[in-house]
Amino acid sequence: MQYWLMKSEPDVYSIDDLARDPTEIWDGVRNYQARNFLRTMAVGDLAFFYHSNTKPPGIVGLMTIIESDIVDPSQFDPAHKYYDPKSPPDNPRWRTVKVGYQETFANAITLDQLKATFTPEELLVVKRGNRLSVMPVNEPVAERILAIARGT
DNA sequence: GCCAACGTTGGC
DNA sequence: GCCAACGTTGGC
Repeated sequence: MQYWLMKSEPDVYSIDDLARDPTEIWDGVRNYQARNFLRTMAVGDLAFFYHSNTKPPGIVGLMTIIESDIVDPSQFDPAHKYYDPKSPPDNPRWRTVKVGYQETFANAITLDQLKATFTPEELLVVKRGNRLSVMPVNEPVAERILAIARGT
């Protein structure tokens, strides 16, 4: 079982949206490094939901991976913001996962708190200039995040 | 294959 | 709104 961190701008898609409608295809990732991480996700993995481009940014909850390695349907929809006309239909460029809602943390952990707690080597999201929207989180770090989030 | 120009992310 | 970081594009 692997832990992950996945970013979303809450104005676009938030943990509340996922809580309301508790499964969702995580579409719109158009970065190869992030896609490669998505492709290695397995059913049962856990992912921290990170709110980006908001005040304050931070980790707000937890999701589970409920379906792995699925074709991102938005790449073939010309009306969609993430339409990719260069993606070959017989060999889709963009694959993703379906996530399921797990919990909204009693204590959201802001980026400031994360920076005060972890080094950039421990947790990539605190590294300055980091733009990756999907990244792995190692287990000891994930357990510390969970303890803070749950106040235990 | 190089690299300048450009676009996007995302914290501040 | 600014801008640092950095990925992508396209001319050569």
